[in-house]
Amino acid sequence: MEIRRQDIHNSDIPLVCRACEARHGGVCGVLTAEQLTELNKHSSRHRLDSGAEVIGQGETVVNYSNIMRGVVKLTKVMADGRQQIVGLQFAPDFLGRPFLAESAISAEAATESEICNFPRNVLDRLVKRTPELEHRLHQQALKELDEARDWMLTLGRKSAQEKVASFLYLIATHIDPESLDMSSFDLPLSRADIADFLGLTIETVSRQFTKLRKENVIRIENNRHVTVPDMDRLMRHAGND
Amino acid sequence: MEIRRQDIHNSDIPLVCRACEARHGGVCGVLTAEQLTELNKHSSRHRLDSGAEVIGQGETVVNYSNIMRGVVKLTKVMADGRQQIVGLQFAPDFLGRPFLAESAISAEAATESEICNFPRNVLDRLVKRTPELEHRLHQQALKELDEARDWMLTLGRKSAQEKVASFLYLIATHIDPESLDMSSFDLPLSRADIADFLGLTIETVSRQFTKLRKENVIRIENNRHVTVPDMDRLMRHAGND
DNA sequence: GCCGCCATTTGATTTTGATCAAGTGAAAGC
DNA sequence: GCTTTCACTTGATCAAAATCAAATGGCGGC
Repeated sequence: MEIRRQDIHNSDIPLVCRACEARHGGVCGVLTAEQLTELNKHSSRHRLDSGAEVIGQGETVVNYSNIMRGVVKLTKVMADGRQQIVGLQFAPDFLGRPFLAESAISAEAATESEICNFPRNVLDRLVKRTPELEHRLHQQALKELDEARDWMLTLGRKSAQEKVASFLYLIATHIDPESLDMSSFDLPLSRADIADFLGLTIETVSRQFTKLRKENVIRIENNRHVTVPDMDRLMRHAGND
Repeated sequence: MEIRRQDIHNSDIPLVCRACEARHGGVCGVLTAEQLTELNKHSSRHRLDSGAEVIGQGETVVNYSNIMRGVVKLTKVMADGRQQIVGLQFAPDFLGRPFLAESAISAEAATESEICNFPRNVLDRLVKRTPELEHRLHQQALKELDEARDWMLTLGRKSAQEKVASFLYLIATHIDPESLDMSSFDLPLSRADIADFLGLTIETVSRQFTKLRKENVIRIENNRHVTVPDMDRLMRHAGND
């Protein structure tokens, strides 16, 4: 294993970056101390209330972001208001669509969140000069593509029960990558958001929750806190044998 | 506009590459004559019958490919056989998932096709040395991600009729990027494949075709040839206002 | 030309999830 | 403390698409 560059000159790294949870997992991890300092000059942290919009569908992209805390949902809306969540981003994911001036989706905090913004043109310039950074962004794009295709199978071919179980499994495995115990977690989405993620209605989502609860696949407290006694059993209900 | 490198030393480019339709649109377009020559040493062209498998879900990736002619479908299968097409690739798309040893999807020729294979390790090495090549692959990954997310909206929120109309619109706009007349084309997929793409059954797909035909949105000859008298009208039926 | 095969269409019925409509329950405001 | 609100649940009915089943129609082989 090679030693990461920023660990060699740790003291040269901006203080806010040194304390940043996204530094290693996020895109910043591949930057040198100098580059981080440069990027940091133009970046700013923001706290987002649940529901706050980061960018809207069709808007001009002026910022990219790193998610430092919380969950951000990516959504597409049809002209008549029908809505579909097309991705969920967890800290320390990168947020943004490089190389396109206009956003084809909207991004909105699903939970109370914190993000670090940097101007599009600064990062674009940095990407051109730093193949390692483009590589990191490429990796993230491919990860998102894999996830999108997994979800297409769920949307196209699974039953309502399997969809809800798949969602619970997804959250269990993504909400806290540090934690070894995935069996207990808070849902980052409301029933309405879950419905928009699964291509179902609120009522159907609710009914399937109740059904999974009655079958002892999950326990639910306060509508948001879920406990999974047997993860393999949940996976089987999700259709992932 | 800068002149492309390979056009300066056109005569140095391998003959097969010079005649290759994928050279400009595909990933090879960013390579120098020397790099093309190197890559060409290890690459091989193949003709694929409709239905021929390029790679199977779970298999080890040994080759990447360029699609030179035809349409390739990317599919995911569940343990019980339910199937979802998660992407359609048209010439001159790149085919492969960089940086992962095992394929999460299977790729199969939807029509009679022709592809150009190159060994994974040769291209991987070339990518490391050629930021411009990684940029090109990154662009393609982002394009596929945009398409996947568009399709998630279709799968999750559209009616059967809208799904079928969306499919026809997709094909009309992708099947022959050269042609200005998109109003007449052959479907590259069977009804079964269309069903797997749309998350529907064969019967429902067939009924929606009949319905669109009766409403004069499309004309159909020989099951496979489609004519669209009014593309905007088709778009409206697809829910894209 | 006729047969058999396969893809596609069409029809009848069932199932799943959507829609419409009340109810519940917890937290915020008066 | 009571009401209001909002998210969620539950129930009754409806509609869309799945399923089951049969018919059609083109095409290659004989």
